[in-house]
Amino acid sequence: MINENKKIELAQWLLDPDGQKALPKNLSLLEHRLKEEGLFEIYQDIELPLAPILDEMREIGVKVDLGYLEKLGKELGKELDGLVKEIYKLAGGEFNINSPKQLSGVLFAKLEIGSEGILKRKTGAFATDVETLTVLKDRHPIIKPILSYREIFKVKSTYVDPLRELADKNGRVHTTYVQTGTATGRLSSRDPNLQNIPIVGELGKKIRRAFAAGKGYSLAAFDYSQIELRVLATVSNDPTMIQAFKDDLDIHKLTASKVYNAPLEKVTSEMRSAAKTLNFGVSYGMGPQAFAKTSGLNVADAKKFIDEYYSDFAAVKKWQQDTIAAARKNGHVANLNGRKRWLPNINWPGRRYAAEAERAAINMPIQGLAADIIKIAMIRVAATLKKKKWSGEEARMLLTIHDELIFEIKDDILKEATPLIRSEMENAYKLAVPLRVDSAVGDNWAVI
DNA sequence: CGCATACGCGCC
DNA sequence: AAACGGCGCGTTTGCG
Repeated sequence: MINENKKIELAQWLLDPDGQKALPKNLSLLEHRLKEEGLFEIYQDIELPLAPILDEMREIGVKVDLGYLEKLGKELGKELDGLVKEIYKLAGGEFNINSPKQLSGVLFAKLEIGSEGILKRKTGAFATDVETLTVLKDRHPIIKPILSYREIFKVKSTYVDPLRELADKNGRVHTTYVQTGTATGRLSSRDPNLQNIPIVGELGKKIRRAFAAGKGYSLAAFDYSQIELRVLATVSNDPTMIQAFKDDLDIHKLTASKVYNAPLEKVTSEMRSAAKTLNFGVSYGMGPQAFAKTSGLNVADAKKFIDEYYSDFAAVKKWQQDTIAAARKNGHVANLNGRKRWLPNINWPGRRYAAEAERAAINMPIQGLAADIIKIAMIRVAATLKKKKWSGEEARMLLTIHDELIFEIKDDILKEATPLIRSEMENAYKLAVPLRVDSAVGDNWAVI
């Protein structure tokens, strides 16, 4: 079921998720070290039981509609052909649009589009990323077709073509979940990565539409609502945030009301949106610069809002400061389960690497506990499916995407299975606030 | 030719 | 120059 080498790999990863240290290769030595570090429980109760579940998910795979993908690929190919012709015409010649270096040359040297204020890359070429190109949109007619080309080429080359390539003869795709690939405790997914399938816009929908339930089955998605903020509320013990989740309030709206000093009923959608970015960014250690960029505020105002946020949620501020202080002292941080991340740069003499390590220090306990929670949920759900004798046939766990689980469930048990899965997820871990799971059912991934 | 790097970008 | 945490991957480019 799980061999010794796999156990060794898991133990070494738990002891050193960033791969910085020389570690024993002997399992009993490693297990002894796990006990010394307080890591044996997550090894025994989370990582070991999870491994065979991930293997089974790979074996089952997720069905993709190959006929549909072929048609979509052809459509996108035609659109690309048209865009390439248009771009060459506007550029006055052919070049490799996929080469940022060549593109930079065409835009800023050949076409002489003004480059004042445009960032330079370390190679000396001007940046050509979406953000830069968007600024240039009104300066030259070539920009819009380039942006369209970029978007479509990305989707075709990263998703449509590889999914067709990697599907088996039954049209199922078998991603590998990597259990030892991250520094925080999250899983990653590769060959193909099914944790970064597009979701935004029409094109996102078109890709997700390709992931379909088998005949007689439906896809069911279950996602944790704001799991990271609930973890933050718990670890920081912030009374305002805890009460908000206990009362099932709209947390972004509440934050907006606090930082704008406005009553709840006066919160506009713009205010809520800025507050959402703030809530989101705080667990990453976002500064005024980054907040200004993503919110459209100027840096001074952005700083005011961040300061206001921290005075409204003072316990969050304190927890972050305490966590950084502890990291400096110990050289590592740990989440509530004892999962650790070592931060060798936390005491770096300059700010360059120290600041980076500080942000990692305040994020890992959040991201890493959320990761533990969904792993525990997967173990519980797998046990429930087994007990109901549904595993492998009636109900299959297919995908895990950080705060979301996706299943393929036979239609005749859907009504019974859905509340069971939700309940296992919501009761997987006891936080200071309830865990909430939203769910949706459909024929394909675009509609759930 | 394979491999590493730079750049860019998809997701949570 | 960058300035926000965690990933995987496609293409280009330069190097051995």
